[in-house]
Amino acid sequence: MSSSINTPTHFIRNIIDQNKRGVTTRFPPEPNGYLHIGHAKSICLNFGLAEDYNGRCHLRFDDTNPHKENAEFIEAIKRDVTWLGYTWGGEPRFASDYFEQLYQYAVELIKKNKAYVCDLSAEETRVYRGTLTERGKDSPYRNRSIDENLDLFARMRAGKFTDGQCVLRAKIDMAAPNINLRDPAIYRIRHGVIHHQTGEAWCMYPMYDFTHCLSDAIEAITYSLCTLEFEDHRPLYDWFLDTLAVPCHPQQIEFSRLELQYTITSKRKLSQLVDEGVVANWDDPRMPTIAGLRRRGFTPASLRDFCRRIGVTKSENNVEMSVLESCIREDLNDNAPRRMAVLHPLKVVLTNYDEDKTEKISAANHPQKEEMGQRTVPFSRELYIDREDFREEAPKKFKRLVIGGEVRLRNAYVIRCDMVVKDAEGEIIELHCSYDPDTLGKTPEGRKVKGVIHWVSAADAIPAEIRLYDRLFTQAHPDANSLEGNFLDYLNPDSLRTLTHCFVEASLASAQVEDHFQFEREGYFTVDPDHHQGQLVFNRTVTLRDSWAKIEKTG
RNA sequence: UGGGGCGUCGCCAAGCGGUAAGGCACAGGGUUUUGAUCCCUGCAUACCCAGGUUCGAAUCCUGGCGCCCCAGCCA
Repeated sequence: MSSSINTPTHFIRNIIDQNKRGVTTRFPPEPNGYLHIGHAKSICLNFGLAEDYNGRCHLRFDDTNPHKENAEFIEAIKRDVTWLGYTWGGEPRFASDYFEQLYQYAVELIKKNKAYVCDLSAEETRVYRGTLTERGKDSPYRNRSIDENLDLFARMRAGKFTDGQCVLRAKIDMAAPNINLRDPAIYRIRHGVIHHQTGEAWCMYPMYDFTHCLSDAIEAITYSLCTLEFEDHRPLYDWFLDTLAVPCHPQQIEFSRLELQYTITSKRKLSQLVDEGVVANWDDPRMPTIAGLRRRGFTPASLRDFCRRIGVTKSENNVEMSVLESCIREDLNDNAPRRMAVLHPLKVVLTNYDEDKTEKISAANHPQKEEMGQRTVPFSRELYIDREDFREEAPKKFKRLVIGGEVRLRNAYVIRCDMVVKDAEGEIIELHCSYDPDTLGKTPEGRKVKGVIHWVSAADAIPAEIRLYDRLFTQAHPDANSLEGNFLDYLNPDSLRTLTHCFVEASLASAQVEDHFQFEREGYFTVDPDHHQGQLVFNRTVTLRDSWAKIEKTG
């Protein structure tokens, strides 16, 4: 039944294994923003469980607060779940599909003397609720008759009251130590909002606690998985289902939400980044949204692997960025074809190479996977290499190009630097080198050349824009309560560096949006949607692991 | 004694009374026309603390301590 070798077990699987009652789960996003990496954890859990246990997982929009929701988010959410590799069978569901049934359940609650219409204002309600340590006190409207409540509730629906004039409340226990049980509101009045699904059919909307458990029951969900902050709501979840005549009673199980270091996963704050223009949009490659990660160059497989690696528990899930990076590197190392691209071009002239000559050099698309084939790269007298690969004064361990030194041009010849050409300001503008014609595909005679650098032929190279991304925040926990100030104070000013004068090898002319490549020695890159003929744009997904950077840093 | 939850390596995480899996990170070494990949090796006498039960405890009991969540007519 459960777990293959690569799906580690966890406490929820253990519960399912013990229960042996089939698996129907649901992923219930509210369409008030884009899905983020934390949702990916929930998606992989819910859809993954359904897959592994031969069950079903419903995509259900929790759309009970139309004021904050819209159709654009619905489409984005469907796209992201699909992109991650999951299907929900048929049409997505909406909590709003059940509004009429929910209304009838509310009537049933009133008839059972378990709900009442309360005229207290929001502020008064707060006072009556008590505090964490002091019990609340009963609303003066708590003992209205069933008939009066039935009439009032019908008039709420009919639009006879204004926003906030009254609410329907569950009648539970104002002295309950769990605040959620102190007669929670279950319907509130909202005039004038056009609901994206139901239009103007309703002027009042059910609250989450009432809606969620009943929607689960209506859909015959067996396991209703949610995050830890809903643990306190479970007694309420169970109370509604125990009090009402429902077809089944799903089991709510809570797990800890994902915290990814150096980013945020609060929809409110992500919205703020978009609204205030801190990032370009929800799919900005710096965003931890699924759309952002996709545009950054993450693959569905890498995200699923990430969710598998981080596990599912009830303890704090405070994950280092290195885990995510490891996942995407592992996927792309296997699957991304290699290419050469020069980010900071420095011209090299091979003084002993014929001026009119161009060779077609064959280069492997993957050093370990022959089946990925070869492509040809043009080689000529004038090339570009990266400025970082040449040093006038180099530390002893530097094994790239230095004056008088030799280096291997990846896939091509060994060259020696003979002369440095500088402009009036002393800036290096080009290097004069000579190549050894006897080193194509073979090691040179009598000497060892340790360094290998990448290059592109100047005449054939295609100009490109390359966008380098770094973490969005400078603090591991930018929204931690203990940190002074606003999370916006910890924005990383270097989270995006745009390089507009890069050169990539000719074969990249045909690259398509979302294609993945390894630019050798630089990292993994993907084609940005801004990419078009005449303007190639690549996003750096992640750098290669770089032990040289460590050596240089520590000396 | 407001309620709920959590505490196993720097970060995740197995473990469910029989003597601490694994991943990431980190540190060494080997191969290499990517300082990449790959391959070895190392990395908790110790499981928040203190008592107790037991031949035996991370696992059971008792008492502490620490951290997280809850006072929306948000979800």
